[in-house]
Amino acid sequence: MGPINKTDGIPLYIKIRQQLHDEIENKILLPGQKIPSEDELASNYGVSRMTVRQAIADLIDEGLLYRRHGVGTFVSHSHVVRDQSRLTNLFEGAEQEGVNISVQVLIADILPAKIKVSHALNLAEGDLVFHIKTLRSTDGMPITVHDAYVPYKLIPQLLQEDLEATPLWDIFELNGYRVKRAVQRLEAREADEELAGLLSVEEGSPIFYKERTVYLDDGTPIEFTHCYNRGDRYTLTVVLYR
Amino acid sequence: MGPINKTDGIPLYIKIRQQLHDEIENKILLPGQKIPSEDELASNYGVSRMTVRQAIADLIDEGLLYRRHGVGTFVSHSHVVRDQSRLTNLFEGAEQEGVNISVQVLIADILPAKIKVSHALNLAEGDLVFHIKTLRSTDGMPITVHDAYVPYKLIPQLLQEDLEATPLWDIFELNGYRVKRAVQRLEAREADEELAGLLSVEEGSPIFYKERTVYLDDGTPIEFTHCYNRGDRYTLTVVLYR
DNA sequence: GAGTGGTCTAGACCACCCG
DNA sequence: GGGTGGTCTAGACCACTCG
Repeated sequence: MGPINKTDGIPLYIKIRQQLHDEIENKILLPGQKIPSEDELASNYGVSRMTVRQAIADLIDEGLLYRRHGVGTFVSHSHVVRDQSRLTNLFEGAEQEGVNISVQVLIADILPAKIKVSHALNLAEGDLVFHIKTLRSTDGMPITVHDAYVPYKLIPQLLQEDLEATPLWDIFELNGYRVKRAVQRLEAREADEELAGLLSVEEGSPIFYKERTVYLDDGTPIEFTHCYNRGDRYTLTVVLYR
Repeated sequence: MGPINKTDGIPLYIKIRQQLHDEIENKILLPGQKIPSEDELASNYGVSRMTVRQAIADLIDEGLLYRRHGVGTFVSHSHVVRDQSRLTNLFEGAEQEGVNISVQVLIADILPAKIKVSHALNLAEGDLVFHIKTLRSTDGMPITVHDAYVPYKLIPQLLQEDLEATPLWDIFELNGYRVKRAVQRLEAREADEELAGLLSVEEGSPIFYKERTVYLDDGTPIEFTHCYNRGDRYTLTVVLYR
């Protein structure tokens, strides 16, 4: 431990947070163990107590620590990895594990939004949207069909991008739009004839249907997508709180 | 606005938070609109700026506000209701909307944990667990089958409770265990013969399968459940961040 | 340069929990 | 009573954005 270098421009609470994070990761602080009190940490690091609290608050948010009033601050037992359900993971559902996914664009055009899409994207009915239909496969095995809708006015040049090589969210990012959160509605369905063909399954096979709306940090919806996933090759993990 | 009553024991930042919350709810502050600066709020309410920041931090966490460094703090456009995906909702999936759900207990016994359950609940194989299998219906229409497992040692008297009348989490709460978060794994499957019978569907019908582990705030797992939901009567909504 | 949020201090008093 | 976290103050300086 010991005082902290205060002259390198990195906020103190971030350095303290990282140090505690490392100590938990490296089992120097063990699950269930009490960490030093806020006063103690403040004096050890040579900072004020409010600064320590800011670091601790972040780690509590991450699920690594929890507090008990009048008792102390402790390391959580099972660090339910919050990253499991972060958007980066949701982004391509299954692809995080080094599985390489290929994307085939089936449709990419511009059309007036119908009622459901316009409502999801907070547009007027008839406002122009991109419709991008893709088939994603792992090792040549199709796993999912996406129908994505994006407001035309947000990225008019969208179709000039290489949609098979560049994830949609990377394109958003390049245009200054940072995705913040997504709302997903999930269902189990049966494959209809078209889906069965695209996904190489029997008609009537289980389909993991996912409908999602993606938002920027100011709450603007930027994408609405229907996802049809092969039930036998796709699972989704989410974490819910409180 | 104006200064705040500082003598009623309610923390100032909570009262400021509620006031801002109300103003957003009641459209006094409109989506996209800039709220007063932190300095301004501090002086209006007669508190320090750190106190105002605490109130604002909570509202940002809720998704009602967002900040832009050097610019200001703004009301989000679409308040993706975070409550949609809070545990209270997940708790009974569909029941939040005033739909009344009846619960029928099919099995309630104690047995040694098999490998998968013991792993999920952080127990040794063979440690005792409750197994509670229930069928839930809305208006006499079966929608879901649960196989819930709870460590025996946490609530030895669990079977003395009225499991059909009292939600499991209420029983936890009564025993001093506050549920904090859940990890869910979701799949689309087909109904096997037993499930088809219980849920009154054809064999092979789509089933929304959900496997979840529920944790207390110190990270202790308290419940592991397999849920088999009728695909045509069950949807799940979740919100993911960052 | 003016205004805003981001970080930080060095204290203070209170509420809670435990032995 | 002693230790802990919960709340709060009255300042300070910095970093960012915009006109």
